[in-house]
Amino acid sequence: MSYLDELNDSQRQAVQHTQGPSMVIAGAGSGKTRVLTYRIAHLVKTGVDPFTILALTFTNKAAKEMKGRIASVVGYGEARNIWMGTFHSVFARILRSEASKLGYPSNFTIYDTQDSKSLLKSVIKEMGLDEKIYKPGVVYSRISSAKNNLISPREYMSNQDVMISDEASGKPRLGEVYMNYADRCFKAGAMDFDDLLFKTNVLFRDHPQALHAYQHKFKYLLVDEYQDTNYAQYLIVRKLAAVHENLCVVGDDAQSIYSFRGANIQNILNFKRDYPDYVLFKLEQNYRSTQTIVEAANSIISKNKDQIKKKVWTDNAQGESIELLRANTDNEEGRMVAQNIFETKMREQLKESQFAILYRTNAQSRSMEEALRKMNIPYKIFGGLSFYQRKEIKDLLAYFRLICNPKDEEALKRVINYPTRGIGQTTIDKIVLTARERGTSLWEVILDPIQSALQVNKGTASKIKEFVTFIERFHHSLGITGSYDMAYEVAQTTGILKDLYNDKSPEGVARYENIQELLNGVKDFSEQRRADGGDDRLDEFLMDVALLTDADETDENEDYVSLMTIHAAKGLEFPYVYIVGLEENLFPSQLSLSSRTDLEEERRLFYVAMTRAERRATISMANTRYRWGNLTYCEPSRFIDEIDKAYVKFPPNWNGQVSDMSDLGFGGGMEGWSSFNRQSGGAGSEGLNFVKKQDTAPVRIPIHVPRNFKKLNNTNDNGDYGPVEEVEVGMDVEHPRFGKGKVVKLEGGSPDTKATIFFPGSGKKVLLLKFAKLKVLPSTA
DNA sequence: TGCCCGGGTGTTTTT
DNA sequence: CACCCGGGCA
Repeated sequence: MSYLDELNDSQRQAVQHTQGPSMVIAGAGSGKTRVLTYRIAHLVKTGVDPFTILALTFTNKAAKEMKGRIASVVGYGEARNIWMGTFHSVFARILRSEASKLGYPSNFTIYDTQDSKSLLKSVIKEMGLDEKIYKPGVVYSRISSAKNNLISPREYMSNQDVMISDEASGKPRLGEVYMNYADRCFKAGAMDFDDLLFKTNVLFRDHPQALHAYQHKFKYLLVDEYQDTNYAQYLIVRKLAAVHENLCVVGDDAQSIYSFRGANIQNILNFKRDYPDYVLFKLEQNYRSTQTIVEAANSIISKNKDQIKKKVWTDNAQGESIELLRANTDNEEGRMVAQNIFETKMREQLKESQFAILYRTNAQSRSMEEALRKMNIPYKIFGGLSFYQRKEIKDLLAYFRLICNPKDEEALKRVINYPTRGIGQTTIDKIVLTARERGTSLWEVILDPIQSALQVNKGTASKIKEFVTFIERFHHSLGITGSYDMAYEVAQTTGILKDLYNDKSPEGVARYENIQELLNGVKDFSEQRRADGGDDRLDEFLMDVALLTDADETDENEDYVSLMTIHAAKGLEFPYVYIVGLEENLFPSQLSLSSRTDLEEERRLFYVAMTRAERRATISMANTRYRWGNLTYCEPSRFIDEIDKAYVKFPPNWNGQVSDMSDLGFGGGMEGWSSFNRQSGGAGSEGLNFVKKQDTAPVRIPIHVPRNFKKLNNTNDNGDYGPVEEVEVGMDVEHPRFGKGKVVKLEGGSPDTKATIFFPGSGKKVLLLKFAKLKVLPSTA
């Protein structure tokens, strides 16, 4: 039982108390993950069948890591059978097997936010409503929060308060939009993110025998990050745990940062009410951070009124002060941070992967990126547009989706005329209209246009027929053809592959590479499935794709500085953390200033950011910042003031608060920087000249690991065709497709550096370095 | 039907 | 500033 020796007293108690309801309040860095993993391992060790354990985590990555750690204690064979994953992925899986009870096909599509908004847009249009008033995004969040609170369209429309507030906001027909949207999703055999939780509740409410089965199946339940569960999630947990009541929830009220998506901190506070005989464990010793960081974080969070009393402490060394960097501009802020990272790295002989830059909004990544790029520091951005959201990927995936579920309306609209096959908007509108009149899916209309009385001319009709036959052919061979073979054939026969291949613009090359990457992902999946003896079907591949996120794919073999929002950093830790943009109206966000609870959530966010740091935390701000195009002046964030001064190292000119407007000049040795960065990507001559100067030095490309994806199959771990770090004019290189060639020209700033390469076999090609999988060959000279 | 251009608009945070 | 959308034109 050696693993028990690795725990402190309270951790061990939490691990060993397996029967009955319990709650673990785990301060930041207190070994929460360790408790969770050992608790599960302990269950298995003491004879509990892994199939009866359900562990709900906050990210897929957390589940994967935890599984790996459990496997090292109890072995892979046992660990793999534990039900573990995010709420969304676990219940998507359950919903698939119970789909027929809800009238859904088991291979229902999961709509991502883009799909949902696009569908909402057409619903709104078809209802003749003004898109300026019924903005899809706003409508989406309204519907989302309705679902998260388990309010069905019917209940929505019969709820007086809701109707009154919608009327007050000028959107009296929002309920109808909700109803039509839900109807269309259903007809398309699709669920959106929120449906995965909503429909699970419907399943458990309307099918007691199903609930009963799962209640008995899952004898042990664990929920991580319980403070961030919403009502729909709360109810699922409560129902599932009702029979055995072996429920262990783990969380930290001080780290509740997701109220905007319905997370309810009350869930933690109500635990006592729901399970009066629960046992409470508090983990208060922090093992992660220095004394300075822990105390500074405590001083911040103590400003919040709403909190469960606890005292996080540490035995760790005092450590370095929290340094405040103050810059004149956002770009200078980036430069100061990059410089600081560089110096620290050199001084302490560290790896890039030991650093993280955290920010409040995604938009802030830009100035950081530019600075890092200039200093040749490799970085990776998490979040933002993920791999699966790129147009070319969504297009090909839409084919896959349509083949697996032909009723998928959004997929059909996406590809019916891509690549162009002469079925234009007019025709699509007619199809949609006909489908609506007949109350069926678009697919059913085009499957039998005559029966549906679809009014199109002969030419169009035959083109539609051709398209239908094409999709049907693949649909019918789903059980026969393997996932990769089918995926490849689709990419091939639709002409997508060829189109992108022929597009030799850097963007085209990038898109081609992305498609290759997707195909390689399918190949990985296919091989994995065959090795495991499972079903190698394209619809199986598709199942979880919509639920994968950026954070799920990190590559430990690569070395880079991590850039992400604070939200995305939750649960992670880094030796050196930079929290940037500490300015009023940015952090805390201007949208939070009107209410105390919102402001307190911002403060918890700052607490989360600070407690990610192990050895040193650095904070920064800029006096001016470009915000949607124009220069704005910034005040230091109130949060700076809230850190106990004993732990902060202020800049020499720090006057306490309001920025001194007289020192806002761009001088002081910063020439070039602000003006260049401002015009980055544009045609500003000054900026371009500046880049050219850099070109004389070897261009080192930040390692941009394709998001979410494993390494390509055609690039192996030995570095063949790996992303190239340094390319110079005159170098001999090898390209996976074009073969050997010579670099003749480099242009543009990293990471968009384009290389002109002469390939004896295929002529001159202009390639984007970050995407071209080049291998540098030994010099022939 | 498809491409290009200009105007309007928008920023929290994510499964 | 950057993206999306709609209108105008080939």
